[in-house]
Amino acid sequence: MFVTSEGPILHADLDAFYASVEQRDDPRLRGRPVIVGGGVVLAASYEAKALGVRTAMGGAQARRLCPHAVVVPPRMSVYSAASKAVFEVFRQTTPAVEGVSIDEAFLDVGGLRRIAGRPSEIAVRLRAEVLAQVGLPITVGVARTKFLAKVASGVAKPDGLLVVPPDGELEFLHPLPVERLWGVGKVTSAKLRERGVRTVRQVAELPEAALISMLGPGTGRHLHALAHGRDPRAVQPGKRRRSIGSQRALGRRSRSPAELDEIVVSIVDRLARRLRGASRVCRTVVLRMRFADFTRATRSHTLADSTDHTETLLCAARGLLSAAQPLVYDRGLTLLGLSFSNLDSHGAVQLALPLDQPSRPAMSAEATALDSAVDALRNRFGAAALTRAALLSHEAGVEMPMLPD
DNA sequence: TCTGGGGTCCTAGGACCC
DNA sequence: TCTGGGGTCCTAGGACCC
Repeated sequence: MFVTSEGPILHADLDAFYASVEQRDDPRLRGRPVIVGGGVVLAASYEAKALGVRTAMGGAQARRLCPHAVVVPPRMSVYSAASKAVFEVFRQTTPAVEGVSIDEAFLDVGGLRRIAGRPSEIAVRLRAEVLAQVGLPITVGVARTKFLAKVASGVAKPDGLLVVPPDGELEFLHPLPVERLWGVGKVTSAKLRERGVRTVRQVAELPEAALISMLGPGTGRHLHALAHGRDPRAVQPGKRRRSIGSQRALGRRSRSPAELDEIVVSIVDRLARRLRGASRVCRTVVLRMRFADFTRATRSHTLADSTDHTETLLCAARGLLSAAQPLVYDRGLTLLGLSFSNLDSHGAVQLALPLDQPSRPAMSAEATALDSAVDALRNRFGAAALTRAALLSHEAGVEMPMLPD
């Protein structure tokens, strides 16, 4: 997928996405502080943010800061539908849309000038269309590069529009704190501040070699370029997911091997279904763990062939978990997750690919039939019932019977 | 305040190959 | 006996993002 980006680029970012969806769907929530999620804040409306509530904050602390907040449970499928509708509006604007996350995308509007007007006009229309068609506020940043467009939308939030003109880039960028640079998080920010570097201007004034010795070659070169307004990354409409994962927090209570196995079964089951739903296959299974002291560890296994078979993936996951048993019990497991990476296309999508792509793996017809049968059953009876049934049958050492067609 | 769930990319060492 | 240069793949960890 090659896109020559002439710029300008729009970065469109929905405001307090989950909370805005809740306010859209329930008029009583409008103008009030809204917190989505119970144990941990998944999203906070701007009314709640004004009182100090932040994403990922513990629920107890959030309620202390904001006792009058309305706390609502997340409705992921509604957010997902809203996201799809918003991306549809993006694609009505330009085919060159690169999704960043559920609520964020880059749009390359270079080449649209003749038919759609100036970038700022396109951005104004885009915001109006999202509001009219989906009912959600969205902020748009416009600039020559992805990075500047993203910084612009961040500065313009909420419900704003900011255009960074090509001749005003450094003027806009240099006064900002280093934390605005994409890729500067807690660790990098601390290293920079330790040396008195607080603004993007100060980063720009440092020689690249100094940044490299401070932060390593990768980050050093990256930040040096960004601080000078250089960002060659093009908008990539064809970008595909490189891994899928799922995890479960376990709390502090210690879990029996049987309980852990049940969690592994249900996660593998869900992920394998998502894999098949997306016509993808994976070759690497990664077990993710977090422990009572908040350290983490991963263990991975790469299969000889790509697959989307639940049984094959489950087998690999169980192998990883059993090899990690000493860690699990020494350090106290508090989170268990799996991710499938090394993704490949499979099925219909594969046919469109050139011949040098990895070929579709040989599939056992039996296993494929079993997985399809299970997917059908799940649609009828629900995932939880089925996972439970599979688990019981596994414990009892019997195979799940195949249903007649 | 004891901290979710979904991702991306980079680095570095070891195995293995030519 | 001492030993180059280059490449790929796998594993593990870490920083970062929303």
